[in-house]
Amino acid sequence: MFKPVFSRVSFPQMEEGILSFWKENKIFEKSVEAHQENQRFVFYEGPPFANGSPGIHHVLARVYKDIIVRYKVMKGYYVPRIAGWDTHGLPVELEIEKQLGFSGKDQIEKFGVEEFNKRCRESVFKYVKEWNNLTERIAYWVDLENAYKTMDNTYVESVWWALKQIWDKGLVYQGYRVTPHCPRCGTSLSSHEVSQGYKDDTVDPSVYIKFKVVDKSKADLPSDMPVFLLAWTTTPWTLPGNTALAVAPDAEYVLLKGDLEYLVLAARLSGSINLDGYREVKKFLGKDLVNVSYEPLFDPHTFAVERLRFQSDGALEAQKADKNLAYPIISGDFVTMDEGTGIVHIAPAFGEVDFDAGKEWGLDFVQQVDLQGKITGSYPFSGKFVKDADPLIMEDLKERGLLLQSGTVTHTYPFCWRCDAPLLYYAKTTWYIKTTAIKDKLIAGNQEINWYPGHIKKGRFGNWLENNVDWAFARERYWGSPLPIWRCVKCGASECVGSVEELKKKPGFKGLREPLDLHRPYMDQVTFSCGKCGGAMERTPEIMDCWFDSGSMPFAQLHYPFENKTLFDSETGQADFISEAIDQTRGWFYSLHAISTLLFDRITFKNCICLELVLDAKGEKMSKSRNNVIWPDEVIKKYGADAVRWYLYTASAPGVPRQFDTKQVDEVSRRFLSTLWNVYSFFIMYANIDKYKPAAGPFPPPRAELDKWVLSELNQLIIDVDDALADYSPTEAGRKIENFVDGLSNWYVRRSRRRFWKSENDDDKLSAYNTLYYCLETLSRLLAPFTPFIAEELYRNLVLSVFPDSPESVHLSGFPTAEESKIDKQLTDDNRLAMKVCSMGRAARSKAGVKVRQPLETVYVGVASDHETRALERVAPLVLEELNVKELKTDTVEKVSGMEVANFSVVSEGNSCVAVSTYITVELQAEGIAREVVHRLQTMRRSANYEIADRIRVYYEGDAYFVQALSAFADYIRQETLSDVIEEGVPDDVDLKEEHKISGYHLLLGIKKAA
RNA sequence: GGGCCAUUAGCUCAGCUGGUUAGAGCACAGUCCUGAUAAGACUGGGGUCUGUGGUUCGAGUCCACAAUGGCCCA
Repeated sequence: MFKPVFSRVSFPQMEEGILSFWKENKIFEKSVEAHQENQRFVFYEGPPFANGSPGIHHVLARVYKDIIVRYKVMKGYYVPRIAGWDTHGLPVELEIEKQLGFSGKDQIEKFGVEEFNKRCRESVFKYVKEWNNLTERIAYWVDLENAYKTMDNTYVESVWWALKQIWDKGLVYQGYRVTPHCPRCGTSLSSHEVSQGYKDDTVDPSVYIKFKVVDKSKADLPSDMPVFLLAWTTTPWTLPGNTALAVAPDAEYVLLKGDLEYLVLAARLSGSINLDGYREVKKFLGKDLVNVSYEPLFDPHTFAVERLRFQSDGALEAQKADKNLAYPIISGDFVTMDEGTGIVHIAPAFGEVDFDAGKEWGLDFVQQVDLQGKITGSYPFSGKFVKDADPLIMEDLKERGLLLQSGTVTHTYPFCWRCDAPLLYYAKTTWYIKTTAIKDKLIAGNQEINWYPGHIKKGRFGNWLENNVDWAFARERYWGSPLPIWRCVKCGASECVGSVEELKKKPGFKGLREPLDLHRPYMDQVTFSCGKCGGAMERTPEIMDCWFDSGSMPFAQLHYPFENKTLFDSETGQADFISEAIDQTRGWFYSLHAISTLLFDRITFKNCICLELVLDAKGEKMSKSRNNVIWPDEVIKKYGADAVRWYLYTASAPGVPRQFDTKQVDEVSRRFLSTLWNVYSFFIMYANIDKYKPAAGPFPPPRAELDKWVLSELNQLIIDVDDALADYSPTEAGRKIENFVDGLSNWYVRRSRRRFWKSENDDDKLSAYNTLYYCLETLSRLLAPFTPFIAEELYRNLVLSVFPDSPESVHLSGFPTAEESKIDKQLTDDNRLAMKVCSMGRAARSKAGVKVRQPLETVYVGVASDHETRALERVAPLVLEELNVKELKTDTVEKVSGMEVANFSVVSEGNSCVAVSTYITVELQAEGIAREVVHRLQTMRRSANYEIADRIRVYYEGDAYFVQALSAFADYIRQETLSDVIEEGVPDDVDLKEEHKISGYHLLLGIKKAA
């Protein structure tokens, strides 16, 4: 006996039961251990942050990881997988700052880094329980108990080791970098934060400034009056930092003559500025102006500001005062003719483009603004906040006749998302990894990675690698892996430390506290003696970019190379598979790839499913402020995890942005899961009635064409699903299964119903049971990676009730293997033809207004070849039953389509044609009545709540219309309705009595359960 | 400003390397079938395959440009 199953089922409730079964019997653990001796399939889990509730996009990532991994397990691979948590980084700090009401770093320092970090450490697992619950609930199988955490000492030590390797290769250096800087918070912001704070309607000054040329001879400029270069800016406060002007080398520039002076600007832009009183005297190209020099607006030496200059190695060196200080015109491909004057003001201290130009051209570097955004030095506007200095600077220039025009402009400008201060692009010194040195290797490695979808390789990721810049891996923050770099306060020498052991062995080492905590502030207190001069070595205050942490995950989770050396070196050094969303191209995907290439000169993941974002049903980004966030819990509670999983796999491809719509989950549940469940409960119901028990060995080959057909389809399905999953395409695989289940339910079962229902236990019935059993059992294993719950439910009932020695879980069984000999393409085509004939035949009946319950004499099918005739002969029984006709005849398409005239209803479609006879003989009518009565009786059985196998007694009274039919088809009616007797006259003690009207005639029916 | 992706029925999506008359599900309307079905079948309405050019005997599919939307970068 199978466990009885009801056609109505609560999937969420069923799933809860399966969950506890898995837990109690440690099925996940067993599924991993079972293949310990087999080949490994290496999977890396990208660590998420657990300091917020998991969203639906996390579910997306987790189920895509899960399906591939489960599939590989069923294919026999050994796939241990361990969860991980990202624990460091600015988001954590911001959370704590918010709690404490802080708005800047000085408050943290005052509060104490020790306590601050303690709070960070506590907060990172605030939502870990929620994450674990969800992970388990959606059946993402991963070892949560032994999850790695990027803040563990072992993890941090491995990160140190990694950096030391890179340091030893000479690829770590300190340099300037322009970063978006918040003057009020006193810190750099990440690009993610910057993008949160753009304002489209920012009003800024728009000023045209004149720069006086000093060596006119170079570009053959007139000497009768002064010549000025006209530049435009929206940030007057950067003008004291100006050290060059840039022109587009191939653009045309004009020399304009006024009453007292000449002006130079781009020809194309001369019309957009009010230049009354000036006329053009000369044209030349931008490149002709290069190296012409001009007077600084503000000589830094005059205002007590340091003037530095870029050296060939990128370093900055202080310059002495120069009475004849002049700055050059340079050329730059970044100069556009879209706005301004075609002459761009360059201040290398305040812009990335400017900074790069400074480096390239060896320009001067003047930074007259401090980290609080205040002007330094002894300018008339010193001490002012930059924005407040703007009008004063403009006034100053106006007085000196250097301001041609001023107004305002509305444009997009970034502000601090936290405190709303305008961000300043500000050059600061920071640590770099010279990834540009391995750029070619990064690009070459990318060629070996299989991306899904494929366009990521050349697109997002490829482009990102092509534009590679050195990795600024340090942050001036608190909660993160401290940089293991110590610097001598005396001679400035730096040393990178690769392990705790190494640190302890340093001469004069002191300050390490026990118990060990490799975080700030403890690490800041560790000092040792300089290897060069014996001076005190102090740790450089920065911490690591948390992307360096997560990118170190392949080895750091193992505390490599201090532990697990052989394991990593020989087995887990490269992942066969990873999957995350597309935002990780610059995040985790890159940091994994870069670190592996730097350390091991190889790729670190071979296959990657790159997911797109999850939007709401309207295509808008989910956010708390829009109030359109879908919380996974709610959907799962209603529809179950399988429905959500199936929806995520099959609704659209993973690489396409998806609009998550709960209504679609509902549809998936009804269309796919319910259909499957109904086939299953149908099977169980009849199998239990007939005491069907599948044989242990292989089933005898079926004789029925329908059985052969469904087995052919099933075996083809196994191949298709196997291929698709091997190719990392769950969507394709899932859609194939959907098609199969639809055919199984609406063709195979629909057409086989009678075979299960009939009372004799013959070979045909057994064959139907065997076939359907085999289909369901195979489906349970095919579906196991997709919908692990329903697959388990089916498997445990279908297999374990009969074969208790089988693996106790579908997830411990193997992936089905196809028997290719069972695949018969001809049969597929023949059945497709049968379905088409049925479909057209039903249309023909419908057209003539004859319901299917009324038997008809003949169906004519127009055929184009003998081949089709033979095919139809093969499937004729199916067609006859489905269309409820007595015989099937074939003729030419032409003949059939011309039959409309004589008692036929004809339907044509393209080259096909089907006709059904509409003439109803007395015999046919009687049979139709009998079938109608059977239908009514069946419905009554159901209303009376009889068991499906209950035997009954039938009583009737009615018009003479029925008498003949009921007596002629009495056997048929008894058989169909499990009636022992059919008697005229309805007694009072029946269980149910109903008055029926059939074709206008009255019939009273009564039923009673047989004793 | 650069890059990537998308655009097919009211909605969600198929349509692989060009090849009859562009499909499915949902939704809507009517009819039918059903002792597995919360399902299903048939019919109907609903499409300038975002647009414009081009290649070709033939383009939803290939190419170019453009528009719109999304994402990433600047």
